[in-house]
Amino acid sequence: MQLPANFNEQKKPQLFEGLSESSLQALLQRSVMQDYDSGRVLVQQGDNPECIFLVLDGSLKTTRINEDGGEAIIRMLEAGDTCMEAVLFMGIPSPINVQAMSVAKILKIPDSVVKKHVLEDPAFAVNLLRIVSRHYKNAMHQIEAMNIKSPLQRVGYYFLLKHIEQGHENLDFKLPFKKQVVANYLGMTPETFSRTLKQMKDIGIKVEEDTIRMRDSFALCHFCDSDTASLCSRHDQAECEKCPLH
Amino acid sequence: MQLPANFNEQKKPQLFEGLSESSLQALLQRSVMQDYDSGRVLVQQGDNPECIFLVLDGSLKTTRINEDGGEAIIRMLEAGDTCMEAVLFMGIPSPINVQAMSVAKILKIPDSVVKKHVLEDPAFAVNLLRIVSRHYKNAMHQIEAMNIKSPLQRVGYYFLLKHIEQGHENLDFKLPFKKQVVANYLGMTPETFSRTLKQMKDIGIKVEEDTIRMRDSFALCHFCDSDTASLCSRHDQAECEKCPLH
DNA sequence: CGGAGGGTTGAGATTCATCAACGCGTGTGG
DNA sequence: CCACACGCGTTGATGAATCTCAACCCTCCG
Repeated sequence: MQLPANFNEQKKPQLFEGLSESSLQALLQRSVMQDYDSGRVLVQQGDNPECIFLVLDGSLKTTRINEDGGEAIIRMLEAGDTCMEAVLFMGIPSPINVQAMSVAKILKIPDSVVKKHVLEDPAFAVNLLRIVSRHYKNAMHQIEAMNIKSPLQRVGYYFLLKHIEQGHENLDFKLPFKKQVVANYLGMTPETFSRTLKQMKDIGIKVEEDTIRMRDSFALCHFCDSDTASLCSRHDQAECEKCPLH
Repeated sequence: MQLPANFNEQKKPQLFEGLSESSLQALLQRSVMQDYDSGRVLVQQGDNPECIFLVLDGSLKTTRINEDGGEAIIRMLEAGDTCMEAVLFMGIPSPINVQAMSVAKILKIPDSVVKKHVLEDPAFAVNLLRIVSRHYKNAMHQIEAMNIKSPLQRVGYYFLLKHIEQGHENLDFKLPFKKQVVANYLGMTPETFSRTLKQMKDIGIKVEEDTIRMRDSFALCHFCDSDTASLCSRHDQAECEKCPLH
């Protein structure tokens, strides 16, 4: 298995965090790297899971599709993210599709390797637990969002997360995916998403193409909740009066 | 730790499945059993997770609550179910509330015990992975349901799951929770839920109090998907023409 | 008897999805 | 070089569907 030259320079994926060198090598030696074209389907609902996918470059989405052809986006993955770990342990055919959203370079770790390694290296098991737990947390947010939040709140909360991810100091940040995709992820139509973006101008958030510009760094505080506040670098300061932690 | 007399007669909770006797004892010796009144709040959003809860008797719900007071039910737990395992591994304050929906007998396994035991017994780690993965699967279903399914389809799918859970042969099954609670879980108001139940009569599903009576055992097949079909005892037979596996 | 909680029913308001059209940038082929 | 089609995003008009609010019935219980 030949890893890309810059592999060690990138931020280490959570999957490998804290593993001993020998443990890491044992995994990598049994893995395969593969390139996919944009739009390529890697897994379909009903397939038996064969491996974990680790995104080295590009982006994937995981979705569910119902009979009527409607598609619900579960996750959108970028470099360093993994998918199918959870499915592996469900013991059932895959409930999700995995599809490339761009050309993508993927590391595939076979099912059997993962299941064996979990029993041999507890650190690896804990990494998997953390990853699946995080997925579950995000899923809970999505459920909450669609149950009780208005479109404006949904978009605002999503923006807040992206704002924090991309550096708290910047007043600008970028949408990492096409608007259609984000709209679906947030459970609304592209039209509704577009109209919602216009509403956001009124609260000081301009949208130019795929760049979001905030008037000030508190513009998104309305949308904060206790989960997210703990990620906020200013949450212990008095600056943000709206902060739910105060 | 004194377990209830009938502990070993009940179906073993997934948490303990396949554990050696010594491993199980190590866990139980460090756990506490406790009774709670109906309505009692065990964990609030923002609390630091202190233990895993295993329901021995009664029922709990896990929820998220937003500033407006709206409540989204994430899960409803009965005997044998656990919660907070995932939260323990998120490494953040709890994103969810846990509340008793009835008088409840709960086994509490402290945070530190779980985290230590995971490193010592891989079988326990795998159990946790399976449990969290299953939660995640259910969460994905909930997301799909709210994204692309009509109320009728949501209720139908929920009924189908309960029907299978409570025995495929019976044409009757019971709602395990109050209608209000089920309605919220399915992301709709009690009113809409009530009206939807009336619609279901047209497709051969009568509702009397909290008992659901199906005209025939295929009445719910409309609502099946590939995930659920694999749980169906008849899925490889030709009986159900609507089965998505055919 | 009276009150509380759960469930149902009805009428009205709101909101979002749908459908259709358009603008714009890009790529392609004559 | 231009005509054209295509994908993406936006805008407007329309309609369907669900939430909201209100009243009501029922059972349980003090």
